[in-house]
This record gives sequence, C-alpha cells and structure tokens, in this order.
Amino acid sequence: MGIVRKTQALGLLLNEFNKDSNAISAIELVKRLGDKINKTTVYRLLDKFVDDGLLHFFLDANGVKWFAKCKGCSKTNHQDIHPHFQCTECGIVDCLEINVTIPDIPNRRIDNSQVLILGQCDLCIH
Amino acid sequence: MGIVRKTQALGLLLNEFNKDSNAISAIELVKRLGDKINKTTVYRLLDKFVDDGLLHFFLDANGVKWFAKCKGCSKTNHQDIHPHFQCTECGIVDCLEINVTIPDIPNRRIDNSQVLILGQCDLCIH
DNA sequence: TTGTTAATGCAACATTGTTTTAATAAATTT
DNA sequence: AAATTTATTAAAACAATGTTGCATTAACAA
Repeated sequence: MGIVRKTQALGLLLNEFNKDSNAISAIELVKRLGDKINKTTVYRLLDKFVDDGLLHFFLDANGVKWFAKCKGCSKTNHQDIHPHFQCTECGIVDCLEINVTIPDIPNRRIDNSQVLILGQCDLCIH
Repeated sequence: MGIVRKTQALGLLLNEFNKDSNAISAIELVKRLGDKINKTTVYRLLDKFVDDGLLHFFLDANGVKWFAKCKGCSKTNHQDIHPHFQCTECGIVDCLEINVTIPDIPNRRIDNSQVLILGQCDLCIH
C-alpha cells in the first residue's frame, strides 16, 4: 500500500532525494537518517514510494539496493526501464538516459531486463 | 588463491556443475551439499573456482548469487561477458549466448556491464 | 611413512534487511 | 477544540546470506 499520511519521517526521507539527484542506497539512507528515523521505517517508506511510482530501485554489483526518483511513473504504470551506472572509483550510482536494446531470444518470452554498467564517472576519469 | 589440492569436497561440488548445465545459486549448493560439505567450504571453493576461471558468478534480481561454468576462461583472462536469463515462473537461471551492445557514454569510461533478462523459459511459455 | 601446509569444520560474528507488537501521531469527526 | 480512528512509527527480535578466526584434518611431496 502506498502513502496515505504526510508524516515527518516522510518529509525527511523525500528531502534526501530532492537534494541529491543521484541514486541513494538503502544502507546510506539508514545511515544518514538513523538518528531521526528508525531503519524499519526507512525501509517501509522506501517500499511505499516505489508502490506510488515516486521511486524505483535496482541492485548494484554487490547486491546493494539503490533507489532513485522516477520520471513519469505512476502507481499503475511503473516503467522506467533504463540502465544504471556505478562508478567503481567514487561509488556514485545514477540512472542513464540511454536505451539498450535487448534482442529477441528464440523460445523465450522477455518481460524485463536490468542493465548495470560499471566504469568511471566524469569526475573520476583521468 | 586458486585450487591447489584435489579434495573430496572439490569433487562433490564440481559434480553439481557437471550434472546440471544451468547456473546454480550458492544457496542451492549449500542446501544440496549441506550434509556433506560445510557451508563455509562451499563458499570458499566457489571463490576459488572463480579465481581459476572455471566458474563465473552474477547476481539475480533478488541479489542472490549464482554460479555457472565458464567457457574459455582462464586464471588470467576472465572474460565471458554475456547476459543471464531468469525464468520468473520456474526460477531457472542460465547464460545466454547472445551479445548485447552497450553504447558509449559521453564523459564516462565503461569497464564492464551486467545484463539480467527476466521472462519465461521455453518450458514455461504457454 | 612422515612432515608440511592447504583445506576443512565449527562457532561466532557481520550485514542487510523483515516481522511483530505496542505506542504514537495524523487525519477525521464530533 | 476535543475525541476518535487508524495509519505510522519505534524497538526488539528474528531471518537470510555470507564471512572470519582458529583448531583439526587430510593431500601430497619428500
């Protein structure tokens, strides 16, 4: 179920996504907000934001869960399929506005695909 | 460090990959071999096989670690970059022999990419 | 056959969450 | 504005998936 009441915790959590346009990991959010919001609440709010189409999530190469703002998603239509990028030097993770084409595969039905690209971001290239 | 001694546990674990051509999750291997090999040993052997270029691993959409046999990898040259497929109905996971092209991204250096495709396998399509 | 040391098993620990339940605080009604 | 309803929260306990430290065992070379 999605968000019903505008609570203080909700405001604090959303604020993190407003001041930072990159993806943020659940772990990082629990760390940042740990003294103000219980971790259980952080995880539950994140799930609700995903339900509401405000955020989407994905896993990085270490199985860590990251969240980022959706663009043009809603509660019923949750499709922002795009690759995600992680800088192996500084660790930042973000959404890429590019399209990666997945070819058809004989005898299989493709429902979804997840692309994670690893490399160095603009600030870390030398 | 890779494999040095041919132990009993090693034989048992390798056998699982010989009788099953699909990927196998670490969790599944620990379950299957739990009464014969300690889980610590299972994990350690898997790491060694990866070091030796015998197996490669990847994470599925739930962050679960899967292992599969490499084709033509060695200790020094560990490149089998291919997409992996997971059937959302029966759960099987395997390696796809197709090529997914990742376009260049301005101002970033791409080192590696991981593609996970979700759908239904040949046996589960109806 | 023996000595060396890689490999193993066990227990304890670590990380990243999830579940349960009682208390709190938004929102609504009176 | 106070009372009521119930969504939300916090806290503690639990769960899944690994990892670490260390004493013991077993490959295998001499």
